[in-house]
Amino acid sequence: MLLSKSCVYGLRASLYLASKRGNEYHSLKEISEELEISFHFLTKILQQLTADGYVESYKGPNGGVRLSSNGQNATLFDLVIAIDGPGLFTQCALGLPGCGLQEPCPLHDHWVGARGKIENMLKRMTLNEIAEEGKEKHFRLTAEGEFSWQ
Amino acid sequence: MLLSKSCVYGLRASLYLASKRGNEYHSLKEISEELEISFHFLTKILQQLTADGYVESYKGPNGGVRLSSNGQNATLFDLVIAIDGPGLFTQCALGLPGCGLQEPCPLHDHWVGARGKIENMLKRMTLNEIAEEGKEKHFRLTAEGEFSWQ
DNA sequence: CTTATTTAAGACTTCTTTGTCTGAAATTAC
DNA sequence: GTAATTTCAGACAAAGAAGTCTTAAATAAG
Ligand code: FES
Ligand code: FES
Repeated sequence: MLLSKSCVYGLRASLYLASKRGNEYHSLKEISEELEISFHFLTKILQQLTADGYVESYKGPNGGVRLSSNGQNATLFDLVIAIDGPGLFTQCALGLPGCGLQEPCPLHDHWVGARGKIENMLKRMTLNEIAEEGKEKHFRLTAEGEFSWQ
Repeated sequence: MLLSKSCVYGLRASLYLASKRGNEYHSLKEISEELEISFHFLTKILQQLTADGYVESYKGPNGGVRLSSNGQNATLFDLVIAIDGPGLFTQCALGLPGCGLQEPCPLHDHWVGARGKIENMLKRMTLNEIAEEGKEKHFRLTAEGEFSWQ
């Protein structure tokens, strides 16, 4: 798979938070139920994003998580780097070391192009901007699309 | 990672075979040493390609494996499908079910483009054609590039 | 202060991928 | 035939990813 499951869950949860107006906290229970993601697993992923400063958390009743201003202006690329690391954007398609530094493998020129396209796709908009777009276009964040950008 | 390790090993071994003139058999020991891939692991991968008709094998002294005519005219795409399955070319970037059938996720339009670019990269040449190209351009198939297309 | 709610932290289990090992079957050379 | 070489088949082990569970810490409400 292109992205790990942790990463996909992290992106979807971040987009969920971006879709919510105001800056209230949303509980992990709510998010995990809405997006149908294992509660404890999601907890660990969002803890990572909190550590990286994309998400702010608050404990106690009515607590939860929300995007920091950093998070609102982050791109999906930033989140992928935070969760999966930079490998996807630097590594050789054939797994050889030193892509771009040593002699190219047979796929190099083409893979650099495709890889760049993926990078652009993830870099082109901030979470806030994607959320705006989502309100117009009714993008799907869940299997059955029961989630709405309101 | 884009492709599994099994898949990458399978592609590299197939390109190795394509680089060899004539239709002699090459032993798995030779291939695994040249390409620095675990012998037993490579064995299993090539057994799969044999079962799928891309590779022919012969037992006994001076035995080994070689590309079938199907294999020589196969593309890397064919081999990826055989080893990793079609998931990379059909699945949603956010892991949602029914990509292309249900409402699109926020990445869909862009992912379809990038995915197509990857597909084209893998489909554009047969193993034989890549081997020809490799002889001109000295592509790398190993970490240090000690392999030569001769 | 007590209780309920919520995130934080980390141990633990399960599943998949990756890699290793052993023995059987086919083939060749002597 | 016997021994050596090679693929075939499948059990097994190690490592990583994915998912579960328990306890602790912070906060709010009564
Ligand atoms: S060397 Fe293989 S993709 Fe760059
Ligand atoms: S629905 Fe997500 S990429 Fe197609």
